Amino acid sequence: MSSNSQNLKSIGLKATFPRLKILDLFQKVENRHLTAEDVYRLLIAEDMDIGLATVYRVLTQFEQAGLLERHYFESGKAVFELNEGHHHDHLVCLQCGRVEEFFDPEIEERQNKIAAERGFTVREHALYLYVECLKADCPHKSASSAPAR
Amino acid sequence: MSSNSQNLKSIGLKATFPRLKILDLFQKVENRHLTAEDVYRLLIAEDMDIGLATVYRVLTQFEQAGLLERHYFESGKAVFELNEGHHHDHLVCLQCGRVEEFFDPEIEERQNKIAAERGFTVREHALYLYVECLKADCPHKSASSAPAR
DNA sequence: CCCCGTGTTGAGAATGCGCCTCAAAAGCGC
DNA sequence: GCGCTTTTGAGGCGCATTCTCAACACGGGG
Repeated sequence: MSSNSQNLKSIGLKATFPRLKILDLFQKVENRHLTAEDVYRLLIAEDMDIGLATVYRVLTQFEQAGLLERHYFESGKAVFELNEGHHHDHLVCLQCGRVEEFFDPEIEERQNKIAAERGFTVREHALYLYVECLKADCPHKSASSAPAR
Repeated sequence: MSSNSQNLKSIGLKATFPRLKILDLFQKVENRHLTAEDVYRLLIAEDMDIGLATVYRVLTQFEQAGLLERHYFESGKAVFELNEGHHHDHLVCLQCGRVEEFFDPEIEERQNKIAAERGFTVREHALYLYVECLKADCPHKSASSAPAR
């Protein structure tokens, strides 16, 4: 039915029910950034019978296949997001846990320059800004997941 | 004997043997970046009788007192380093695990700007470059601790 | 369209890092 | 030195993640 079934096969994974559901979830959920626990809870909430171990296993497989990216926000649980090709960095609100994405060509360029000056090539990088909202009405919108951190 | 004894008292901590030893260790070790496990092993190797719990406790106290900084390199264990006032970011060699430090005012500035544009103030940030050595003779120098990561 | 072999799943146990508990021991003001 | 308070060491606990293993599902071949 879905092209996701083909997507999975093309990366050498059987199109099983849990895998399809997890991929679907990432494609339709509003909050792009989910922990393994989030994924588990959301699927259970859809009356699916799935184990946490499967969620972890599938997330790792998807990461290795390049479908998802895994991020380690400050201390604690890993967060996954759909890999849609365009690289970006993250900004995490310390108050409400909200995550925003940004991309700054100048920062990227400086990074490469710094590494090159020391005789290295950047293979990957992690840039996280932990911020506080200036506005008094910081939207403590209870996202699908509890505030990170 | 040491001024460290005074340092500790001035931040409201008794000058106990374990605390003095841990502080000494960070001041004299060549590899600035140590995990709790590293600290534990190094002290045991010096025939000191210390518990891992104490190491964790003291490291956390030192972090809160501003003597040490805690970093979360990619996934896994936290790494501590002496806080000597001058902020910097890190570059980690994927081959030998070596860690170098750098500071780029332009990147710092861009970060603040990006956050400000979105109505946030940067409280703290994490920037790690995971790099590969260009030179064929990448010095896989076995530092006191096993390669991070 | 069913059968079988291999890949996958779910449950619970296991791991690893870090923190907590508690009785024994060590600082330190007097 | 005395005693009160803080700290220590050992082991246990908690959380996130991974492993183990028997039961089960996918999907190619007949």
